[in-house]
Amino acid sequence: MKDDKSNNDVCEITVIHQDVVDKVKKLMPEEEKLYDLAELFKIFGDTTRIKILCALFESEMCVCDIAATLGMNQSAVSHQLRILKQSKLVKHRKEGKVVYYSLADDHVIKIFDQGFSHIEE
Amino acid sequence: MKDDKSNNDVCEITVIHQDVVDKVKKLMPEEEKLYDLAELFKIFGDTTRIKILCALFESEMCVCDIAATLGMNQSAVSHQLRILKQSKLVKHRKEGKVVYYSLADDHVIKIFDQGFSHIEE
DNA sequence: TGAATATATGAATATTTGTTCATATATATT
DNA sequence: AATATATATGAACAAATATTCATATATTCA
Repeated sequence: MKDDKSNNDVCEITVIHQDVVDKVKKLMPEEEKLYDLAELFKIFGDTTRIKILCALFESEMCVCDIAATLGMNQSAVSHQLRILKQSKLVKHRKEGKVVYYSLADDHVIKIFDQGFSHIEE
Repeated sequence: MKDDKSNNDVCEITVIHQDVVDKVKKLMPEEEKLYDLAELFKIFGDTTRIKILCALFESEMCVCDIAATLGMNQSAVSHQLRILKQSKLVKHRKEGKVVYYSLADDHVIKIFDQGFSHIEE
């Protein structure tokens, strides 16, 4: 059933199909890229940030309006906006004391759409 | 600069543009849907799970082969596979003692592609 | 210049979550 | 039936992270 070279031990891990392991290892994207990808999705993995992004789909908004829309305090929203800004998912412009946030590009919308189509099955 | 009805207080939150807040509140998807979406993206927000999914892009694999490919122990991989299974991102078939995992559908690939195209800018 | 206000941010706290370890379950083999 | 092995899983621990509170910064207006 198992061919000769398929039962090895690598760092105490049993390997059943060495050929598959070798092939997949070669084909996998580099570590750093996968890390960055996980970091990006982590941003979307929080209800508050999802809500902020959804709100910005509809309209450019200032911080206190976002807070009012979500029923959260200004500080919490501001902290999350900083994270969204760092990931280049939102951009902002300042008009006097008021800072207006909007979506940086339409990647966000595309990613959301794919997400929605998965959960709606 | 500010029109009359635009300076209210709702639950101690200052609102500058009541019209925008009202409009966006109406257009936002329902709470539960946004929660589910965040839950889905949370799954992708972990390097181990990203790696598992990437590995499964290339080939159906059993648990110990995945563990060997990622250089992780069997238990950690198994825990993560359970999460991926629960979210219907992977499916599995059993062949004797060995359980083979593969991608459930191609939503994952599409979501990944969008993610990659965002970080590669 | 001084008061008011919109936003940002550091620190503390509470919660969530990933990994490890030990062990249970299920299947195959002798 | 007993043993070996592939996988699953509960509990404990450690690390990451979201929110709150207090306060700082920046801008406007009087």
